[in-house]
Amino acid sequence: MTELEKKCVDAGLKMTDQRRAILRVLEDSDDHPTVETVYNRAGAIDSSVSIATVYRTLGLLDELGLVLKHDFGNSSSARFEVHLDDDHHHHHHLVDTESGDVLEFESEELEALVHKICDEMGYELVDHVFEIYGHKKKIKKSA
Amino acid sequence: MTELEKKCVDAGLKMTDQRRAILRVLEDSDDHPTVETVYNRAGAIDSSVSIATVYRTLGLLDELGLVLKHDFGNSSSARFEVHLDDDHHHHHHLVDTESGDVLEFESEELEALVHKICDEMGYELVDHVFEIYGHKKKIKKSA
DNA sequence: GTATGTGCAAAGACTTTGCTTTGGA
DNA sequence: TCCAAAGCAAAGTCTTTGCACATAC
Repeated sequence: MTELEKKCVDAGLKMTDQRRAILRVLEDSDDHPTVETVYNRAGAIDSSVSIATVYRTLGLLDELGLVLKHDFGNSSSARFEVHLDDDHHHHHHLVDTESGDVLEFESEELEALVHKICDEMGYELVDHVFEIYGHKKKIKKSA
Repeated sequence: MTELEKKCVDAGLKMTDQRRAILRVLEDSDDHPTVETVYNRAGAIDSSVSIATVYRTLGLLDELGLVLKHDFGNSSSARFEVHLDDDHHHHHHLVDTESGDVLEFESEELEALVHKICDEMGYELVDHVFEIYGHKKKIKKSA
């Protein structure tokens, strides 16, 4: 049983074939798939998985904090990634505006700055979102 | 003629009563209104404004870079703010998770950090999104 | 006068939900 | 056994669009 499966069972969820397929897809994906993509990949494992179950399962996982849900600009549909350790929470995303790829990065400096800004404004930090949009540097030919 | 109106005319847009009402609402709002809110406020000025025109006008303004469109978490609908100067581009938002209010802030440090991170990853910066979610600090009674 | 803009209602995209059947523990 | 979970299709929410009429320039 994978770690994600175990956490689901611990949370009281019944382990169905459909859920197992969806969890496996999530664990095997490092590309922040959309619901549609999870649905397609899970369908390849177990063709009985319906899109409604994918939505419902991702919703549950989100509530349990076992996945992170993102709404990157230029895309109307939500994207997901597994979120097992709280340590891993503090990463952010660079979206390649040309390929659509999503890269992850971390920055201690950034985390410190977020806390500082929030504190200075008199607020307690609940969460923060940080997304960079860019494209790969082109090599410039020298003149 | 307001600055926003002028920029629209300069861009070749015809100035209709409906657009004037919508532009005025945007100029008078500092609370990042949703489409629905802009529609309601514009309707109070000119009851002939339809929601379709609000969507179309905000879409045009967005393309022209005259408004900024945001998708804050926990809210399914987009929110807008006027964006006249590029200087004003580099502000970010703190969303009060209790009241829903949106506060703006700027940080030179943050902008520098964004550039540094992007550069180190080998990317050219196109845009970035930074949102803080938090709630007002509560005064703690001393023990 | 003519192309652009508008309202209305229908259609789209994504997501949620009611109901009946299936199946895990 | 019994309640959670699944499939299916309908409904919901936000947004876009086709079409006929209106209007700015």
